[in-house]
Amino acid sequence: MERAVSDGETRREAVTAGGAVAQPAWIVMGRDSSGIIAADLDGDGLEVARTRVPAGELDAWVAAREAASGPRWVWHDTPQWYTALLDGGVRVARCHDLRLCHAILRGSALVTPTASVRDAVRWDAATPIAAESSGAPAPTLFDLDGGTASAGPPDDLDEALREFSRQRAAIAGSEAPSRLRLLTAAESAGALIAVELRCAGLPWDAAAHDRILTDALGERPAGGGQPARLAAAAAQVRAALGDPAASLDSQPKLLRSLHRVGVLVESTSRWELAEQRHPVVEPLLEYKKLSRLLSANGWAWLAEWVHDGRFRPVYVPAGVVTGRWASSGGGALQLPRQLREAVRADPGWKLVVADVAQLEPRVLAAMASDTALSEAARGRDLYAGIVDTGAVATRAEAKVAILGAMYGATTGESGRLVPRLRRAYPRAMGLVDDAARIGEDGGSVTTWLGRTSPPPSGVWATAQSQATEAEASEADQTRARRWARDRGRFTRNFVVQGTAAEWALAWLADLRTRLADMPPVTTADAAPRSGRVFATRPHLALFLHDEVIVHTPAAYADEAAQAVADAAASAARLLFGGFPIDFPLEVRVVDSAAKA
DNA sequence: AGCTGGATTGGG
DNA sequence: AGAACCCAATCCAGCT
Repeated sequence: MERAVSDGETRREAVTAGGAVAQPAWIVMGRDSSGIIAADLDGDGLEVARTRVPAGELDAWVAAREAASGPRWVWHDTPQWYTALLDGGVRVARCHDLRLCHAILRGSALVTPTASVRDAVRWDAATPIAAESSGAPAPTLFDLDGGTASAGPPDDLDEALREFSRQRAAIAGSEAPSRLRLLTAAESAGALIAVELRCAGLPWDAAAHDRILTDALGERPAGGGQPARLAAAAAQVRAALGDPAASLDSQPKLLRSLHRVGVLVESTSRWELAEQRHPVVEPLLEYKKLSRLLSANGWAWLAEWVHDGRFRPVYVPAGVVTGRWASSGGGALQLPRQLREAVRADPGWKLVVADVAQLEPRVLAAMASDTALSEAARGRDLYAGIVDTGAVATRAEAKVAILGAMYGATTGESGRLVPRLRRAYPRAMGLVDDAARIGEDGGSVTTWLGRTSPPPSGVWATAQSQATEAEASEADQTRARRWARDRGRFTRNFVVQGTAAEWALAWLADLRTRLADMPPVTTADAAPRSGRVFATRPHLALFLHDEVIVHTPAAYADEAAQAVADAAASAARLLFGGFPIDFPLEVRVVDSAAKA
């Protein structure tokens, strides 16, 4: 299956024979002009063998190397390698995603300013991805026409080896190698999980979805056009407006229609309309609700995004500056609660639905080593804990005060309550206040594991420096102050949201390993629509910032639920060591993800 | 025709 | 209810 393309024959033989020489710590994947090549690296990062992978045999070759030694696979872009492998039935345990890790290391304040990783410009390109909704594997994977080859990061083997070497040097020479090692490993695990989530899909009952739509909107009209209940709401609105031809889907036109009948709102938003007393309000709010459901998650969405009983969105790890995931297509991260009823386990399978209560303030307590706040958070509702210490009077006040502290509220009830938190939890509040001050001054802040906020834009910096000049106008200074405060709120939130995203990645990665280690069920109990790799074992089906859904054979449901909780405890230890902070989960084992 | 930005509503 | 942070998707208006 293997043949050498360069020197090092003898060492290659030793490696492939699995003999006395240590198994490779890493296998770097890449291509040259004639196909796929793999380079084995030892624990010091030295290349010990180079192997050409015969065309068409990648799946079998990777499966064999994975089984033999469990290396960490190094490649330029996980979706471009792993999508096809999973489709071929091959799962890998660990990888190093050069593109994602480059982005972290290049920006991290923990990395030496002169580190060569910062100058590797070809790795700064945005991801070329966004696979189509059809579920087809990325078509650009190994075709050689090279039409858009310059768009993404390079998958040339020598480029990959050089970049990996730069990244290892950047980590080793950084202020906190262990944190960056943890972060790059977690980020790479996330890259694997994002591809796996799409491959397995979220079990989706199209008939249940159709019932939700029909109940809310009315029967779907056969020849297009509006469903009955939506049309009825529209008719009521037009009657109340006294205009049978009124346009309801154009904000400017609707606004003019409203003004004509004396509803003097400044916008057509739900909040403002709700304050008005006019017969048009109720049917209009109903119309907007139904119209939204139809256009965002109606039958067209169902036809486009749900196939063969699975919703398969495209997840984009680190798609958000803070490190949170984004999604591209399908709106995976904004499924309305109304539709959760359509998330249904396959027959003989269960869903484990779990979310972390108040993840961000818990992370803040641990980051700041604020034992008063972590004590209030211990094993229960954090907001109730804050009330018990007497800092504020009610749970509602505690919630609005904590959110205000993390988001930078200065006005309203929240702004009034934040000073009381400062007295009760000076360390935690000091951490976010410091982050805000640094941001206002144009500086950058860094998460617990080392992801650094982007520097301010040139426009921002110019506005700040101009505002200090003698001839600066009042307006210049006002604008500069506002922009400074805006950026302060951003950096204030960045450290907390970004570290929470790191905790969630660690949780997810640990959970993924626990699930993979559970024994498979027989094919008789399989869920084949989850794909070859996941048909016979518990697998992740959804990840949403602080929530996961696991799809599991019913026989393993309790074990899977336990794994979710154990993984949370493990993530807490991994990030925060012995610091006493709890991350209590709400875990439900259910057939449908609808809120109980 | 295709892009951008605003408005709105869904998610955390 | 809002405010305050991070978003995506949709539709429309206004532009090139």
